[in-house]
Formats: sequence, C-alpha cells, structure tokens
Amino acid sequence: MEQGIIINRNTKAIRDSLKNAGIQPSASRMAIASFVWNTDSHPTAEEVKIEVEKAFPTVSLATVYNTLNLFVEKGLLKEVQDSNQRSVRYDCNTTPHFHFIDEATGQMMDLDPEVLRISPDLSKLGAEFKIREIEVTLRGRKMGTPQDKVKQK
Amino acid sequence: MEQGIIINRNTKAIRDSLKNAGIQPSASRMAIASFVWNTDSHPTAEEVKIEVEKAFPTVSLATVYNTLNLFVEKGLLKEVQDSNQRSVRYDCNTTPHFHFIDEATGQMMDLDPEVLRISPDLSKLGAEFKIREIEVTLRGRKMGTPQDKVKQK
DNA sequence: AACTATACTAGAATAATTCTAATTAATCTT
DNA sequence: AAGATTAATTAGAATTATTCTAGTATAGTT
Repeated sequence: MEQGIIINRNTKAIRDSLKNAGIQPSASRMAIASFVWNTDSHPTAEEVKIEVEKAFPTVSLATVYNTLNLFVEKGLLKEVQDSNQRSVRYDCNTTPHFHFIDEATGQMMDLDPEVLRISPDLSKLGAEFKIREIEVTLRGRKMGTPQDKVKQK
Repeated sequence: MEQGIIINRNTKAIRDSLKNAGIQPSASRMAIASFVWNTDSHPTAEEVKIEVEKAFPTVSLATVYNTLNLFVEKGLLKEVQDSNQRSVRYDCNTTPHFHFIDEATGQMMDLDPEVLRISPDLSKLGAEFKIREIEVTLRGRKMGTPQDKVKQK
C-alpha cells in the first residue's frame, strides 16, 4: 500500500532517460522522477511534493512545479485533468491508453487501450480538422473498492 | 459575430425549463440562462459574467458561480475542462457529443457524435466497472481558421 | 580558484473558485 | 397588505493551485 520513493532501483535508467531528454539529472529531479515513474497514481504536484519531501526534505514546491513542467515539455510526462477539473495530475504513461475515474473516490486509473475501439469517420469530420490526439475518459464507479481512501470535498 | 443576450427570445421556454428543474427563475438566473443557452462557445464563468453584465450591470461574480453550479447540479449544464486545464467551461449541450479543441486558439467546439464510433469491449473491462459516461476530446488544429481571435497566455 | 550557466529556494503575486455575513427580494400566512 | 420566513444576491475575504521574482547555491568550465 505504501508507495514511497525507490531511490536505489533503476537509478541509472532514470538518470539516462533524463539525459536522453536533454535534462540535467540533478538530485531533486532524480527524486521527482523516481517517484512519478514508480507510481500509477496520477499524482498532483502537491502529492509529488509530499512524497519527494520524505527523501528530500528541502525540496520546494516551486521546484516540483518547475520540474514537472519541464518533464511535460520534454514529453516524459503528460498532464491530465483531475476529477474536480481544478488541478492538474501527471501521468508517466505516455503510451496510448484511456482513463477511468471513480466518481466516488476521485481516483483515476489507466485502462488498457483494448477496452474501447474508436473508429473515427474522418469524412464526417471535415478535412480542415487535423487531429493530434484523442483523449478518452470513462467515469463511473468501480465496485468492490472499499471507500476508506475516499478523499472528497 | 457579436453574441449578446437575446432577452426577448424564448424567454418563456427558458423560464419553463428552470421551473421544470425546480429552480426559481429569478431575473439574474434568467439572464444567465439566456446567455448560456444561446451560445455554443462553452464560456467560462468570467465570460458569462462579462456578457450578463451588459444586460444586468449589478450581477456579482458570486451569483454567476452560484447559478452555474446550480444549473450543473440540476443537469441543465455540463462542466467541461478548459484547454488550459485550470478553469471550468460550461456546455449547454447535454445530449451526447464530443469535443474538439483547437490547440492554437484554445477554442472548444462540439462535434457530432457521428464522427467517432466507440465500441466498448466490456468483457475486457471487468464487471466491477460501472460506466456512467464516456468523455471524448479531440485535440489538434482546425485549418483555415483565422487566428485573429487567439487568446493565449 | 574564478567565471558562467543552470538549478533551487522562499515568499510574493495571480487566477479561479468558494465562503461568509450582511442585505435584499420573494413568498407565505393570516 | 403587514409581518414573518425563506431564498437569492452582494461585496469582499478566504482558499487553492500555480506561476513569478529575485536572491542564493551548485555544477561545469577554464
């Protein structure tokens, strides 16, 4: 259940992907990267800060934002909407997939792209539309999930 | 091009839909409803205020928010994400449809549900998922749109 | 070691939204 | 129609998420 930061696992792989993307692998960037790439929880910046702080108590929220924005810019991370549509969450899964949001808990999870088949009828759309991506979010309930982790306003 | 509020058109129809939804049709609610139901621009609360103010100079931003939230609660309006993911837009089209966001202008427009066919493979999803809605947003460019209306940060 | 560029920090600023408490307007009872 | 009750509206404060600013630290280069 506890996630924590896996500082010593794959450190080299993470360092390399940062370098590959043209990002200097500073200590705080490594700590942030280690967390976001070892969770499937689609954390907010605040949540990233709370986790990273455990390993790296001096990290500032500004650095967390700077770093996450940098990762997004370099294509290592994707921004996704929070269920409340008022804050941003970060998704380290940059391969095509869909999202499911449990409306009772607010939890967002990835869905295999196999669960939906999308067939665009471009003739109906008109040639003036150049589509870069299609974002799909399913909303509903995931049954059998205990609601002990519910965090709602 | 100018939108404005069409106070005298459909006033009765609007009054009736408010009443139907159990909402007292006060003057400010009527003005807000008249605007949001006569535009396809998916306005933000701020944009609603600016328009409604023209007909109703004393309306407060708090009332705009109260009213829009009330309309959402009663199912007359839907919240949708702004392209910047930091503010909320309101969509008076409550029938099934998709959205297209022009990434150069930020403009959101409705798409006919015919342009995409979505076939969920529920067997792949698992019975514990109860889907209430599927939200689909296409992002890209709409060519041939002059960028004179671009409003970006 | 000195120089330069980059990264990081605390705290201020901004933007969107909600909250609070007071005021006004409507509706209800007689 | 007067008074009582309830609902709607307001201005402004508070809250939340995010970005900006300007100073400080760190790392990389000569």
